[in-house]
Amino acid sequence: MAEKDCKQDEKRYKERVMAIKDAIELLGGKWKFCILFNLYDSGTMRFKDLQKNSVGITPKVLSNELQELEENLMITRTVNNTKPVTVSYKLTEHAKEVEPVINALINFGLKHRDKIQGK
Amino acid sequence: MAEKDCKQDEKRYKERVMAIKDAIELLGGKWKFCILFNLYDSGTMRFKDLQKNSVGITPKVLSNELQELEENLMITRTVNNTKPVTVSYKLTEHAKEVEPVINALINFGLKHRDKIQGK
DNA sequence: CAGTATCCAAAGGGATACTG
DNA sequence: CAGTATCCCTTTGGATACTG
Repeated sequence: MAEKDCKQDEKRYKERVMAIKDAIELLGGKWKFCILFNLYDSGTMRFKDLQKNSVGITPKVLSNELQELEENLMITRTVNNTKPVTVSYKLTEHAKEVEPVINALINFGLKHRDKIQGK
Repeated sequence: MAEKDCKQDEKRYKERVMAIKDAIELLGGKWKFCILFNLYDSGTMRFKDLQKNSVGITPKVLSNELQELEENLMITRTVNNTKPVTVSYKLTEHAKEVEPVINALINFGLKHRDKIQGK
């Protein structure tokens, strides 16, 4: 019985390690959290605005990231019937699950900066 | 006045984008969250155990990650007076601030897996 | 505006073998 | 046990220029 408990614990443990790995595979890299934060904060954004707000990203890289996010069903891409053409990006419902991660990340980042500067 | 508000908003906004970037610079890559989760969960761990629990990491890579985490004051490394020598790693107080991030990440990872499998 | 094309450097990360 | 040493490949991401 104790052994069974142990194995169940181990199973739960591995599940969580795998969950982390899954999440990182989806959200990893230098820019994805930043992009998702922008969308989370503003609702809908266009390519240019995302580029401006992400501070430093080039169009090629932004384009890549957006495609990956779209493939993973984290954002939707809508072409607007304007002239010239504009494109809107927004989060899917599913992507809203990352909000807690982003908030936690911001929190950590702010505290960490204080820590470093406080020295 | 409205303009001032706007600029303050923008300042707060950029601060948060920077916080995300800082956090990612520290915690980015394929393995760091996984390692920190292990330590967060177990308190103290040795090199070998970290390697085993991180499923797939090679000693070279683990060694790198641990050094980076130590430099950034996220973990401490202690050489134990045993024979043969063992080494213990544990989180610093400061690193405990990442707990919410890790939990949020796990949560997202689990939900995402459900979503994908549910199709 | 919203990208794509091309080129390229650097970093990340893995395999394998070895050491104190 | 706790790493280091080598080698090497792939991915990431940046610069720059161009297009519908």
